[in-house]
Amino acid sequence: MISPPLATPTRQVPTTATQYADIGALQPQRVLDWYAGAARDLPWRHSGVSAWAVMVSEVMLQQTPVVRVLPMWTAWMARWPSPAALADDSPAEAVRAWGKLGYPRRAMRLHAAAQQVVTRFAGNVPSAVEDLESLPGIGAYTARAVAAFAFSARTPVVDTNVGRVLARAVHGRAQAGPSVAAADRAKMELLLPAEPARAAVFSVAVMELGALVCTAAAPDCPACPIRPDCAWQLAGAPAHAGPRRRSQRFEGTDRQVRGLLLDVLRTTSEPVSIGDLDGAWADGAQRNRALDSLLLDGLVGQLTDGRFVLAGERTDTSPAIMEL
DNA sequence: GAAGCGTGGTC
DNA sequence: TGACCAAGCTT
Repeated sequence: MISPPLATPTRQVPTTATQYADIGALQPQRVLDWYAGAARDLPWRHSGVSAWAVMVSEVMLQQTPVVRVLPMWTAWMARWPSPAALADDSPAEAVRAWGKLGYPRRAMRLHAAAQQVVTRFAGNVPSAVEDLESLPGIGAYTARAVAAFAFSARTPVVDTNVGRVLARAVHGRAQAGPSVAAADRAKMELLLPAEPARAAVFSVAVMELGALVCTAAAPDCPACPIRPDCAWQLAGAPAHAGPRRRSQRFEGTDRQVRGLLLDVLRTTSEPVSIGDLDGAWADGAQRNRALDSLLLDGLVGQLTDGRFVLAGERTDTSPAIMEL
């Protein structure tokens, strides 16, 4: 198959063979034009949204679909419009308000991050990637996402969507390989438009392309703006060649038991006895193991009378929480 | 680098 | 229907 001659006069002139391959496959202008017409209207993308609001959205979106984040983000922004507001509340309330978003350690770390923003950065979410990465629960992706989307920093933002788009469009492979984020960031850096604000939009546009069109299971290639240049398409859309990813089971794991135990503690404002947790899971040994891990993670605290509460719960009628 | 960490939707 | 998947982080 021969790709058609390029009609766009704006194509950048590559200076090396490597750049030629990258630029040829993923032209920023085409992705930007597509994004202008296809982007979802998500509230954290609105102009004037605070860096804190962007940061909360990014943490909530870690491994969690947009449709489930939307109502939680709205509620969090109404209740805790600033890092100081969250820091002034208890970690237990953060975990409780996290509801069933999943990975509740994110709520605890977000609360800890808010406290550090207050103590280390005068209550202002920092704009430097290095400072952002120093906060609990903020890793390589989230730090760059906040820097780019809240502060218009010209920095490559690579998530699972971008990784998959690069794997297909640039490398001609069906899936992204494991642990290639650093290499993908280097590739994206070559592609970023020179103007920082435009670079940030390009990043979110590639993410959106991966989320809406270049999806994992069933990509909608006819709707793709870069289909004519996609290396995977030009190679005939070969199936994934490597080893199959280990699928993560959930039923019967400690993970499930932790979730059930936490659900009990989240639903009540009263301290809970070990007997009240018996009903959450029949296997006592596994229940105790899960409970221990929750205590170790700091998600659950134990009162001096032996009962359990969400960590950091403010219980003025109860004995002080024991330090683990 | 692999494993652990929630929850629910999809095909 | 069960395997896969969803804007990762930490150890």
